[in-house]
Amino acid sequence: MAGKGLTKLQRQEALMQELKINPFRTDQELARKFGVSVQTIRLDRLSLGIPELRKRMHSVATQAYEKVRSLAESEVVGSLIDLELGVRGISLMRIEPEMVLAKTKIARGHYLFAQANSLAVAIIDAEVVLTGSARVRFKRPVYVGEEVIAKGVVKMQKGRNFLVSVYSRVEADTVFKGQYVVSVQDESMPREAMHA
Amino acid sequence: MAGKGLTKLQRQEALMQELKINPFRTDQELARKFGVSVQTIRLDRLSLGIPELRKRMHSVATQAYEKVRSLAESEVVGSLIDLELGVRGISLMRIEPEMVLAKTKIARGHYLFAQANSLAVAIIDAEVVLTGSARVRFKRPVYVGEEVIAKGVVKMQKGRNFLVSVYSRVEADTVFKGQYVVSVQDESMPREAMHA
DNA sequence: CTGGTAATAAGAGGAGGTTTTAATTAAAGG
DNA sequence: CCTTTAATTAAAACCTCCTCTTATTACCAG
Repeated sequence: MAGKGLTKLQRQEALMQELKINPFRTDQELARKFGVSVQTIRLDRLSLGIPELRKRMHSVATQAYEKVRSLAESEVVGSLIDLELGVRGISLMRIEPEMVLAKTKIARGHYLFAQANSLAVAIIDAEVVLTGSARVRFKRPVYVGEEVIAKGVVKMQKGRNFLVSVYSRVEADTVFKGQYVVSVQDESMPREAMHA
Repeated sequence: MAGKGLTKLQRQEALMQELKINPFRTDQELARKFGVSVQTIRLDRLSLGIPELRKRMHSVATQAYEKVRSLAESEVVGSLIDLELGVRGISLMRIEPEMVLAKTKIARGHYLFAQANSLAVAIIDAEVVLTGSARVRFKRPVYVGEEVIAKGVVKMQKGRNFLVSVYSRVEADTVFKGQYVVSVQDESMPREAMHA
């Protein structure tokens, strides 16, 4: 097995690391892996404040459950922090680790697109609003941890189509610009409609 | 307490329903909820083939873990089913329930955008490729369960910028068109770069 | 009354722990 | 060499949520 002949400190660090990667391990497995007794592992967990397998599973399960839920159920990407229906709106989105490319830590463009798109849709005051087309420009990369503030303004209305202009900034930098054409749908959902 | 005076069948259905909504319930809680003994709940689970709490937790935990993981780690939205580096590529994406608007079951536009965007980026043969700008058009809504096939072709190259054109279809219908300008980045990552 | 179908109960055992108390071992200091 | 200390291991009791098996009881229908 790996990692024999470690100091206590090294073992404890390795233990934390191991449980971060794979939280579903019993003390027994860990004991075997580190070549120490089960009790030692328990002492380590105790001094590191790491709960038992079942509690770890429970928290992973509920958290991940929530996360998948919220990913699934949030219709809006980013959080609306200001909204004047039919006129303008502001949305805030924090770049989380899962939004970035591993190599560069740069946010993938579609998150910025999504934030702006859902802002544009949210501003329009109707039951069903779909995106028809968009022109977007990415001005500079956005990195993990940065907060993107998107401001959207309705520029024009032609019948059931609206032109919404969105500017996204990180502090003083403009990072994204987009023009979205969105349209209000009938209740009777025609199939030749447009997109959400 | 809810649900006393139910028949066995009704109770078992209610039980399944309950565990679908909240898988983290002990037999005891369930017994109290349905006003029967713990053993009855166990018999019900047995006959319904529902595993015990710990196994339910374990499966939810690992599945959700995988899901969050894969959401985080898949750099590509959709799966590349054909790729000729620097020339063209094809990507397939199935519309899953979590991709659609609850009300209309129409896929949110940014998924189509993301599929096309990551296809465009994947076609370009370089370490780091970021999206500079895009023009997209949503031709018709896409619904849950539909499979979107995106075809991307490099139309032009000017220095380190590429114009990639992407058409997405569901069977015979064109559902999406996009023109992406993507650019290859230096290893020395200049800050005034563009977007992923 | 007598079956069959619930439902409940009772007992033993296992997995994966917790807590507490005690014993062993190894290295280190005087 | 002897003693102290830190690190480790062990042992005994108890906990929660189960499983699996073997009764016992309650009813409703034929």
